[in-house]
Amino acid sequence: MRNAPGTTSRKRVGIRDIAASAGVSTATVSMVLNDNPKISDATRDRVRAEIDRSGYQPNRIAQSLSGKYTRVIGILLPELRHTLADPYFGEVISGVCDRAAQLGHKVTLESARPDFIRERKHLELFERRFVDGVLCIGFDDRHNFLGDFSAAGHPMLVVNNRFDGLGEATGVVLCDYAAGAERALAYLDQLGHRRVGMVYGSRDVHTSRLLVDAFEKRHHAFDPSLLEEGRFAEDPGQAAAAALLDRHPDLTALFCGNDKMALGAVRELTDRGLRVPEDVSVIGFDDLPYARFMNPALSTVHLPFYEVGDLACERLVERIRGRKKPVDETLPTRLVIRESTGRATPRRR
Amino acid sequence: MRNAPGTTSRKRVGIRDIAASAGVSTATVSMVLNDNPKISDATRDRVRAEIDRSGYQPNRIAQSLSGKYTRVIGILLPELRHTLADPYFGEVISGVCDRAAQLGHKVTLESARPDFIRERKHLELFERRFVDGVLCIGFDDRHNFLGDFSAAGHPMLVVNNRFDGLGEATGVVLCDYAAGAERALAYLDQLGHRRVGMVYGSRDVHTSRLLVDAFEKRHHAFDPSLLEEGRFAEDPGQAAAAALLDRHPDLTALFCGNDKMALGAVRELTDRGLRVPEDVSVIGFDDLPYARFMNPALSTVHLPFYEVGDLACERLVERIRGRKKPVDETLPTRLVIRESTGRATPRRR
DNA sequence: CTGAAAGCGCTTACAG
DNA sequence: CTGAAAGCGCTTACAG
Repeated sequence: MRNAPGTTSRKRVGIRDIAASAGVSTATVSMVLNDNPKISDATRDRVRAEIDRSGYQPNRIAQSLSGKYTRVIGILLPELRHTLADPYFGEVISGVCDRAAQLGHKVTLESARPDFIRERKHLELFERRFVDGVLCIGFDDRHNFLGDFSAAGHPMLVVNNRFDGLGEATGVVLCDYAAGAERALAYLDQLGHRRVGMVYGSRDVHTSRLLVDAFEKRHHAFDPSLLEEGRFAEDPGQAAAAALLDRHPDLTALFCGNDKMALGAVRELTDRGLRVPEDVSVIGFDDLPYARFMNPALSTVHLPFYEVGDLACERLVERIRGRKKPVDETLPTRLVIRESTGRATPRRR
Repeated sequence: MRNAPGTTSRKRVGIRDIAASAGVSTATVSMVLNDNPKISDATRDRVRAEIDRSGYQPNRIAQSLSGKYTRVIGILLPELRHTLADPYFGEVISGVCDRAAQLGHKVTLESARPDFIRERKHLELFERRFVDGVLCIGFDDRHNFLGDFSAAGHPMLVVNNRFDGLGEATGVVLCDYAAGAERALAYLDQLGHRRVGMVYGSRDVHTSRLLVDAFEKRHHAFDPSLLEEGRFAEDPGQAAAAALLDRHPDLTALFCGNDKMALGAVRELTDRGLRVPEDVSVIGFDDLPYARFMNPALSTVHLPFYEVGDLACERLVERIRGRKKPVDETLPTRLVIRESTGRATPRRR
């Protein structure tokens, strides 16, 4: 069989081809594609058969230009390099991607560096129609561009954090940091630890402050010298542990705001010839995949990062599709006891 | 000032608005936007001024529908969950994303699960115009769908691996695994280690076989019982180390195909009451961000993952734009000596 | 329930 | 060097 004059045989099959061979209009094919209930069963089946036979795939660029959605959601992170290499973000993003795929959405990664924001590229994401909505992960209170999204009416959700005054279009999905911290602290208490120091991440991050709050609440006459900032990373975490140990040689336990800082703390203790947990107990927060392979295996609080990403993605897509109800969900955490914590043995040096 | 009849004031500014207020045609505005050299300086400046004044942003969906490119590249990974949580992939992807942003491209993440491939979704990526090209990371020889891309003429690059018979449209960018392995083995030899065991990742991965080849080449009368598969992960790595130690109690060093398996090996040694490196030296491969915080800090071979991702992205975009020359580039590695390796001390148990 | 027509917002030959 | 026109491949009112 030859092609009709004017048609070349090597051209991709389009909606017009399907319409022609099914004997309907392109509008009808489009409606079949979009499961429009107005189409009769007979027509639908006939068109579907033709689509299957020809292997037709709608051009999603054309669909987006005519339609309302791009069907892509953006993940905004602060600087990718040492962010993506962090298992924490990896877990969240996996959850987002898997859910997005199920919902028929693509995911695009974006790093919000200072120049990115200065050039308003975060809003360009919407204005040039790159995305239908964004998920923001890993920012702190100084990232004040976050308010720009809801101000412009663009769907945005904050993952694993919370910010003030972000407006209606914004929502949050996060782990229950407060309960996790209380649980970890209660556990140390139960092991007999009365002299506990804390290495916290940052005062500019809401979830990090939640841990500090839980720590302070444990002590009636609170002593601020029991706290030291560890900036979420191994090296500053080690330095923080060192400062704490210098100030308080009688500490029997260290509560760390994340596993990385706990890793730094363990290293500092080891360097000082102190044994973990015989001399000092260390507990982390996050439960990174390799926490159980640390030496000693790290006791920590498990945070359901994958699930947080999954849920955040689901809620964002709902919002994109018109959901008005505010999103504010918290997922439970779990204490994981391994080798780095043990009964307190009072020391004095 | 009022709007012309028929225009609503709240409509986004489009190319027609710019054309009208600059007194030119939309074709001219489009050419200015695309830096077409045929436009005179005077016209260009006038149109640019109008664009700046109005804050006009071209709709990239419309640009893609009319134009040839989507300006998005896809990263294909085997199952996201424990892949993205792996710092190795995180580094590569950061490199890809940063370079893509510089080249004006967006990046989308895709996990090639069995059903994804079965439904031909990997080709749909191109056919429905989601991407202009893809980067494939983390696959092995059994993933035979990789040939589909070049068969269909779609730009694809393999990152940090190599496959046979993938055709012209395909290329590779990877680290120099062979040289890295030789360097590590020479170093162990230099420390006096004559009884060395190897925990390798998989026989289905080219780069992993490169390490095995280097290991076998070191021994004249090669003994296959000195090798054990560790599947790139901590637990099987630990099991592999255990098997090796059971068979050869006189081993003084373990060469591991990646840092995760080295972590498992260290754990096995510790569990057996053997000291690292006093009794047995352990060397890894990858240099993950936390390798230096392990206890003991891991000696390993540094692989430039970020740079590999960066270069792969650059080469892929060149290919998309028409580059014909085959891509096959290798990046140098570097031996990193830390605490887990030391001089050999012969044992017998 | 279905079709003819307009339109989404750009780019690309083609004239001039 | 620039403009008028067609076209990219869909979806969406609007009629009937």
